[in-house]
Amino acid sequence: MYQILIIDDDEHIGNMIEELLRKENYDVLRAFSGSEALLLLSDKQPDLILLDLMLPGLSGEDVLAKIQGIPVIVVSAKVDVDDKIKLLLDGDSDYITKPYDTKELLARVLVQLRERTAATSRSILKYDDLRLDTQNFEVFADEAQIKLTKTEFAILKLLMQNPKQVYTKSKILDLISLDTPDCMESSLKVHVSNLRSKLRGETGKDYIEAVWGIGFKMREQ
Amino acid sequence: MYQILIIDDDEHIGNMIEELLRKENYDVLRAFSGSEALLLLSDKQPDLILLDLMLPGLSGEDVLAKIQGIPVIVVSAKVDVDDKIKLLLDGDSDYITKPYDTKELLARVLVQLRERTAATSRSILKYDDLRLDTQNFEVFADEAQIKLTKTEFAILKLLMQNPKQVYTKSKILDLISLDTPDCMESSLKVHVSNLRSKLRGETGKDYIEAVWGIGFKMREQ
DNA sequence: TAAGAAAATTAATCAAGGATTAATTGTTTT
DNA sequence: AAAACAATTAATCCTTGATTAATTTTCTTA
Repeated sequence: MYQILIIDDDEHIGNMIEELLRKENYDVLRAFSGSEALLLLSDKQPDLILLDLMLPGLSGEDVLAKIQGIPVIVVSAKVDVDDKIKLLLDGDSDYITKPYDTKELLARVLVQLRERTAATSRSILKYDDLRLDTQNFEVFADEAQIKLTKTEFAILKLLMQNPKQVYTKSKILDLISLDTPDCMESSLKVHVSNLRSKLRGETGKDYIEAVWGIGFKMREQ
Repeated sequence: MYQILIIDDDEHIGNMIEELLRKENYDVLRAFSGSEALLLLSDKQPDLILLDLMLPGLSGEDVLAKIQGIPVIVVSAKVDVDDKIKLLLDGDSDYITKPYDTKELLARVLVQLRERTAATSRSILKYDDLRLDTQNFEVFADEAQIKLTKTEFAILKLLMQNPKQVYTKSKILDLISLDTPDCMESSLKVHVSNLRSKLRGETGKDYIEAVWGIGFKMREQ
């Protein structure tokens, strides 16, 4: 079971996040100030830290600088996170700006924890003649490579992860929001259309099926 | 019997909702301010809360933050619900904007209560040779897939959830109104007819039985 | 009163039009 | 180069009204 430390001086928000995480079966630790967090960290070693930068006393930046070897998701009210902060975030860490919704937060938590256990596991998704390399962002049809944009790749990756599942448009937007934060429902259709035509150009098949009034899924071959 | 708490300062609207819910056999509690609600919650633990955000004194947001472990349907006059609020809504909760109609409200109430008890997120309903996958919106007769429209699917799903139960036409409309909000009783017959012929085309059987003057149910096989 | 015929109600099917949603294409913006 | 946006075309679905069939109720009359 994963243990997550929430560092946030706002008790309300902290409570909500705690409950959210507990519902997902995470073990939660709390700290309400930077110094309390550091004290706690000398004793425990959580798997992930959620850090609000707006802290009284010891600043969030200071805390961040002191944390070693534990992935951190920085939660900030500032729209643009300081470059200084970005420097402090090593490869294992991430940041998210308020307001964010619970889904996005949980998605990022999952990503951090997964990446930690699965390390640099490079998974290659296969579907019929398609091969998708999550590590190198490459897609092949048999031996021919198909050049996809970031958004197209994210959509195809999602659909290929669960080929039988139907994803609603809003669900797709939620789940690819990490890779393409600004994509809207109106443009999603266009991305799907472009993705289809690229796949069709190489394979002659239409791999993506529309489910009327609901969303998209991989077409059974 | 489910107990539902209505938190709304407008007595008229509250009365309407209360009567609506009582007719559906729910047990109703009332609170007219945020503080009254919190007081009441220290004593009772309803199964669901309907919360109007426009409250005097203690704001709806404050109340929401204090509610723990009870699903909430937020009723808001604002068309766009604040991101702040969305953050506070965990997976068990929902929001609905005014003006809404009673059917929609009841449908959402049902969804919340059901999801709490039955956790019907990814179930596969079976009836004789039929298999219905609620997750992927697919129906199979033995191995052959039967393509249904959204409305037909919603009707079949409902009937298969309680195969022995007779559903009146208006009840069916109520219960599928989340999936197909605009379906009227006149067209429901046609949907049933089309659904029957699709099932018959694949199986040779007539799975839906009309109960004269009342409604429909699954036919015993 | 009981049987059968007519009327009324409810159900089922069909086909056409309108409405909704999806897909594509082209243009503008970043 | 990629994504967002706008506009058009295409596909599918839903509703409606007309028609036919099934069932119940009412009415008639022996």
